[in-house]
Amino acid sequence: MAIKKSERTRQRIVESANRLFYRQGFHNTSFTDVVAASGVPRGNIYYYFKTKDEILLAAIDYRLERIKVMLEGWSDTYRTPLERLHRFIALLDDTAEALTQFGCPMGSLNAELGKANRALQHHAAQLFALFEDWLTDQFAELGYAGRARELALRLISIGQGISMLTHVHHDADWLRSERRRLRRWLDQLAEGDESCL
Amino acid sequence: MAIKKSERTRQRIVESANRLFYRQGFHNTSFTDVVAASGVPRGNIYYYFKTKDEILLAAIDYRLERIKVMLEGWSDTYRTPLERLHRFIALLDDTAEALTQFGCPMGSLNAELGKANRALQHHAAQLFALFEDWLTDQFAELGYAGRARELALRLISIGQGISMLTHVHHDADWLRSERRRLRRWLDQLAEGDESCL
DNA sequence: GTCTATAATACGATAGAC
DNA sequence: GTCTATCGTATTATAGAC
Repeated sequence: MAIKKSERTRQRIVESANRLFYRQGFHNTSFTDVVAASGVPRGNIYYYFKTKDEILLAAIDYRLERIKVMLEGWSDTYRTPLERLHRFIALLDDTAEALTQFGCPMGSLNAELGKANRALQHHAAQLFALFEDWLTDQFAELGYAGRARELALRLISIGQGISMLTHVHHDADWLRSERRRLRRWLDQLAEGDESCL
Repeated sequence: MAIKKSERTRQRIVESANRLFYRQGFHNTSFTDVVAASGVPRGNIYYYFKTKDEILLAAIDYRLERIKVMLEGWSDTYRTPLERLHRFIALLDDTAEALTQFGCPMGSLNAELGKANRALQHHAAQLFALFEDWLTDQFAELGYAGRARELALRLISIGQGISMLTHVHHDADWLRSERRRLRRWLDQLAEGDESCL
């Protein structure tokens, strides 16, 4: 019972902090912001986390866990690699509004940490690794075993570029048009048309 | 003479700050950092700039000016739009090491400001606009008048994606292989092969 | 385990001598 | 126009009562 409540409090801190780190950036989010958003008093937060960096580490772990669950869910729900790859691309739609306002959660976090704290950035890079591994599996199943990772990296790279420009110009319409193009690219690839590789 | 020295001091501040903002990020760069890097005493910096935001604004203006000069130089040096577009792609090589360590200067700045200060981000978006306009001209000259801006945005988007993943993985080799791909894409486009559009 | 009060520090910004 | 000393504030972090 005591442990359960303790876990819930810790979770509230992590979720609030994670949300703020995404929307405001890590350096631009103060301890007081986390206190206000989570409703957990200052001292109590320090009971769970010694430093702000530890909160970020927990937030990254939280994201890693959620992505794992999401990808496993996709693997269970969709049978063909093509369907799964299309589900990945559909992420651009699911999160269109947030992408426009705040950019890609993975990309913006890595960009920020890459300048200030390479150790933490290295941990945040695992977020990319999860997608890369999963996409590599899908492209391999699709019949591109030899170049599966190459294609996985390319797809993520394209998604990062789209996210960046969408955020820079606050233009969700452009996001949607590029997403449509990406779907066509994938369909052509599935049909064995390698001209776009 | 007095004015000249004044201008030089101001310029030293802007250049030092700009460098730090790129390498460490804006929020992660303190006033003291700028003092140390520029060698200009604190109070003197405040003589030229009232706030830290004003320094950033000046740094963005400095970048805008440098990009303008660079693009005009390219327009003068290279006669065909294809050569000019190749020169743009070659930026990925010129700046490979910095891209790997710190990411794209335009992209990372916009990503950071987009979370903290939308007004400043809007100003930083002009950095992208310069490249977009120039690339649009080149694609139009190349014969893609109707879709020149679309192609310009796509090329920048792809470059942003490449920069992001290069930075995330600290992998300059991958950067070079993607750059080679990009060059082939451009050559095909110049030959009228629109299959990759 | 929870919460408040507060310490310690780093920051952006100012005042004023030169 | 230059530079030093310092202010006020916001920040991370701690101490200690409950």
